[in-house]
Amino acid sequence: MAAGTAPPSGTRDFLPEDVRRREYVIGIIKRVYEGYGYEPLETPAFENLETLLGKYGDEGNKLIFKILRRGEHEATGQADLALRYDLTVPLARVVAHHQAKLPRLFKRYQIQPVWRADRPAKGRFREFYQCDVDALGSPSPLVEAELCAAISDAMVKLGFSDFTIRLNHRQLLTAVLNSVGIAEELHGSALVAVDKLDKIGPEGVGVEMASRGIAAGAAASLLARFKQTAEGDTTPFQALDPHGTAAYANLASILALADGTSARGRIRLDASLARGLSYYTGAIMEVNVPDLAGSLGGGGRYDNLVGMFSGQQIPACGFSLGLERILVVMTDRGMFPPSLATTPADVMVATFDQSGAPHAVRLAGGLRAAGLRVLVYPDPDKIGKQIKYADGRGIPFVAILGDDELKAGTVTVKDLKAQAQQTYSQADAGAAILEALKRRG
RNA sequence: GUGGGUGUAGCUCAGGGGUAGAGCGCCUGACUGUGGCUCAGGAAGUCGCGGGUUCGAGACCCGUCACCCACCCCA
Repeated sequence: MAAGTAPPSGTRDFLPEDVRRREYVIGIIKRVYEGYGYEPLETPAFENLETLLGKYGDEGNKLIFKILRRGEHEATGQADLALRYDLTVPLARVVAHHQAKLPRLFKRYQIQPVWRADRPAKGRFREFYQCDVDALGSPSPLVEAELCAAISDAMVKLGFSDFTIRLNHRQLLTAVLNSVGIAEELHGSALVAVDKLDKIGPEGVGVEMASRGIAAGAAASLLARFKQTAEGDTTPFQALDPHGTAAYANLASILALADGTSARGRIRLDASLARGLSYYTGAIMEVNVPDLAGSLGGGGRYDNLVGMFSGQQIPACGFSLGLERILVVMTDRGMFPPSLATTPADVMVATFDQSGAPHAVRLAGGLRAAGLRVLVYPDPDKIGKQIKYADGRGIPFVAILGDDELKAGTVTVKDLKAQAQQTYSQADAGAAILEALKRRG
């Protein structure tokens, strides 16, 4: 066994069947996004390191794939470039840079790979695709509502019926933490613990908070508030500081607007949702399905990010679906349509010896012109072996060009499934095969 | 980063100190212009890598690497 043929850990080769599945999912998502007026954008695989540093939080900084300086500076081991870590920060850079060329309200989608120096696990890779949608230039809660609607549409079109979109707000979270007396510098720690509420339960979160130095009293009253909200009681959100009150009102607007969209009934206010990225400033969202521990995607509002590049604040909000997370669940559940298990060609042209090759190539051209996908078998193998190859690939028809056919200007078309064959003039074969394919459906 | 599991033929895996195995796939033939079924034959492995124990190591011991699972964190 030759060593080292596997791709690097956390990356994958996509074989034809994989690519078809990926393109199927991407196609659905893209059409949904375009239905909301989002426009396509692509950005480079790598960015200047400074562009990315300091945008994702401490954890994120560590996971950035850095590219060493080249040339005479190589020996220093220093990095000046980095593979992009997400699609949001590059978007903010693009908007800051091309501001004059872009519309005041810029709605864009972007489906490209990103890289993280993470440890691979199920549904987690070091190279993976994100399917982002973002709207820049508007602070309106309508933006959040439509993002949730677009995500819901995409999920439904992919065949999901059991997803939920969790919704929370960074400033609401801050206000709640303040209200129970957790010091500002412990907010980050508290959020990490709170984020695990649905995973490890209130007792687990209590233990975790204690280990992070949060007073037992504050932890208890925080948990009590989350318990109330989980039961649908919104009183914990009433007596908050002005920021908290505004944040709660903002979420209420989003929910009200989303109620008139396909996201109706899918959104759940969840005060324990935290999310890792540090650039979020307002509403935060996450899509989940019950049978996957992590999320299928997430997003939120980041009104300060563009300003970090241009100095001019532009309100922005977006959502990102993780392509491989979706693929993992869809594969586990067998959600792909059977039509994806397709064949590379409708017909294969077989010949008996090298002298038949020019005729085979010419016949194939004619068949393609008739609208068929045609594979020409290139080697003068025994006819049985050629047919076996076609059958193994699921190619339904074999066009046989032997001495007899060449002499008569005909071609014998074998229908592998029907185990029948018929001879046509070379001019009529294409139409006959098309007809047979159509009959079959 | 922590804990556990697994590395043997292209693939899935058996073998737990004494000649390297099976199924599937692949190749050849029976069938010299016709696939699936059947039969006969064939190719294919430094048993992840390095060391150790032993007369003898896929097997036992130590180390190491890779992959998988669960944590951590995330899409």
